[in-house]
Amino acid sequence: MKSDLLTKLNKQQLLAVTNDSGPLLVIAGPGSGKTRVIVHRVAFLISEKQVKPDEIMVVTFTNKASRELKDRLNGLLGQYDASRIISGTFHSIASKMLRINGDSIGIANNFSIYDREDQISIVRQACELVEVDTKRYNPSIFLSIISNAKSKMIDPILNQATSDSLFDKLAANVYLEYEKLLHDNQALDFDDLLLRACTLFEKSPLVLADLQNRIKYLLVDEFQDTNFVQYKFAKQLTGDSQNICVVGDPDQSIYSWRNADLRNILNFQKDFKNCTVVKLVENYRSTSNILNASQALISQNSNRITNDIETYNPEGTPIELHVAENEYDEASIITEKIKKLRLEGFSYENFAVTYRVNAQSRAFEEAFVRNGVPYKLIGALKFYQRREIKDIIAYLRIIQNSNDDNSMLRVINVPPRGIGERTVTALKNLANLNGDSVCHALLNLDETVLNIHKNGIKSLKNFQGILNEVIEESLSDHSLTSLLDKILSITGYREHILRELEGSEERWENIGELRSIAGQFDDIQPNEALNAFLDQVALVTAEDDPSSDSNESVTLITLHQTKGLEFPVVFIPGLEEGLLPHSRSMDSFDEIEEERRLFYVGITRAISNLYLSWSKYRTIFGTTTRTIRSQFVDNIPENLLKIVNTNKFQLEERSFTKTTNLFDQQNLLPTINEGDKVEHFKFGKGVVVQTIPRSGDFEIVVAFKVNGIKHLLSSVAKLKVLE
DNA sequence: ACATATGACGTTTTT
DNA sequence: CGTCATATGT
Ligand SMILES: Nc1ncnc2c1ncn2[C@@H]1O[C@H](COP(=O)(O)OP(=O)(O)OP(=O)(O)O)[C@@H](O)[C@H]1O
Repeated sequence: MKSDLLTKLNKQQLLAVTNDSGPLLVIAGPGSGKTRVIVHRVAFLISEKQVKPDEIMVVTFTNKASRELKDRLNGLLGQYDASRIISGTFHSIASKMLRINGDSIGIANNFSIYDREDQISIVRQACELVEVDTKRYNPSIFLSIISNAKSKMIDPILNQATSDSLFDKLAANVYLEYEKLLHDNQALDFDDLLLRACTLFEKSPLVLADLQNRIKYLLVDEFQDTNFVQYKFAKQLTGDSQNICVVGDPDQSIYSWRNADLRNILNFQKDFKNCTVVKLVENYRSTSNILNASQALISQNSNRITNDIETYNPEGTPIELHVAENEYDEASIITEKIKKLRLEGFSYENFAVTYRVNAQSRAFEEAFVRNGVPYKLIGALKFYQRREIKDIIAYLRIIQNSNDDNSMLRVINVPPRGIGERTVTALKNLANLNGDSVCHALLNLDETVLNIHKNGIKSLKNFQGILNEVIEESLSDHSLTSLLDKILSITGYREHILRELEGSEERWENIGELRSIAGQFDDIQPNEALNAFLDQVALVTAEDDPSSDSNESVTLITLHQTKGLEFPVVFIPGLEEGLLPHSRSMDSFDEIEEERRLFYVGITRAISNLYLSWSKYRTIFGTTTRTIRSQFVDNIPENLLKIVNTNKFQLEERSFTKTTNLFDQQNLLPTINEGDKVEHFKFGKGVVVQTIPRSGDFEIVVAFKVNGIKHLLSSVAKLKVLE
């Protein structure tokens, strides 16, 4: 066993695995065995250093990665129970801590966790309360401002005091009200889970000390995509032992839009001055063709930290670049390729089609269905955000947390039971008057105070009865499944669904699926089962989706979600300006570079075959437009690319190299000079600090008030000069 | 109160 | 193009 543990590692990996005390930073490129280091390090600590599994915490990027880690550990060390290590995403670990210890900072253990949809609904309510017109301002803008503030630990009250512009003040008010509403609903959003866990550590030194005592070793995978709060969380947990090991690759940082902050890596080296830094330099995954292409691509980025990486793997087959007429053509080219390669010995699960936006999956699904190619779609419309699932979850949440008005109001009339808008408002007002939740208001209903039609009262009484029965069932010692069944039967949800014209069968099947997932919690205490089940539901990461179970099928997946995965054959379609890089991420060099990293992550997933493609025409929002080949294709040396044009009409496409001057002509703006005050629709106001000529264009460096320094291209950025 | 029609609006990426 | 929230009719 010991041999297995240490022989399958190279010298640097060995160093990282056996360096068993003090802080450790592993920075290394793709396929260099970072994940392997984590697995073996944990195995080493357990089997050679007598560390108990439950003294080790490993933070992974997805829940699936956690499960795989445990599986691999169990394979490596038979006699220890690796499933006892503490492992999960930051969010799921924090949530568990709050359920256990949250009461010491005033968080009841039955809090609800709000997902994006719930959050939007709360933002809407907040807007209404502070009289912000949601038609003028999109609620999701506020949501991203709030999330950004939270992941930088900006307090809403402080925030309100320091904001000056009109919009900032508006946003600050919405933020404050949003917090109040979450509190009323006894709910936490994703950012709260991390934030409150940190507060818990600060406010309850005893809790923290206890955790620090128990957790002897902390490991964090994909460290390049952690945000400020997550890093703080990890730092706090580490305590004096400083046995913290973080592993990452700055070149694979692709979640800055979710507030991930690369500075964490730099700060780590400052915060842990004595940290050991290990760099891995060999790629074990890809052919040298693929690796060389990836290195050429990423070398275009500035301010890189990761060292270059090399491989002793064979050259492999050439990377192909296919030009398609439109997205359907593109899908059939790829389908044909899959069929052909399968005859050469690949099986369906060896293939992944990796794209920039979920909408791209459609053409592939259609082509695959037509050709009988089995596939699994990762992510897209997630199981748990389907309407029918969310309805049932809402019922469960009401049982879990009767203060969850948002869930209560979601299903108060689902299925329709005669409780209309007027009745709901009356009930809501009554609840407000008594400073009570809607659920309590209903359960303790005094109908004489409500001046509504008697039919309304009757409907409310009816629903009161329903709720009471469900509550009674939840208080019995029956399983979660029987609670679910009770909800389904007493509300008549099945009939409600089957009444619908479209997709009703599928909807009911989904409920069946939910029921069987709930069944997995039947052997836990019913009381805890509900919390555990709802936590899992709220914190699922894409690949836990039940629809992605099937093996022996081609994977359809966004580039973001391919992080950490590998496939023998990878297709990257849609290499067009506006798609990759995406049009919404072309406003600054930073954004373009992150898009480039995304492409880089995609390329480096491939083990042996890589197929790139783009379509000359693509239909977006129903309109078909001529496209331009992605600038990133030009970053890959020609000698590594085999250009394949299967088209019947073979026109000279070669003239479309480089970003064409589509914008340049009309946009020769009144020249922007250093010192000018400018406004950008996204980054806000700022001052031009530098202008640098760039082949017929200008790079403009702007110091934005809120967003800091950005490098913009004058032809692309919509800069307004302010007087 | 509820079902259907209409129009605005939007898509990166997700814990 | 499709979804969703709001407006309209029954
Ligand atoms: N020392 C080694 N000898 C042989 N194969 C190795 C070694 N280390 C890792 N590998 C293999 O290389 C591949 C990539 O390893 P791993 O997933 O750990 O890399 P990674 O650095 O986490 O990659 P990425 O950052 O791209 O997700 C895996 O298939 C792994 O089994």
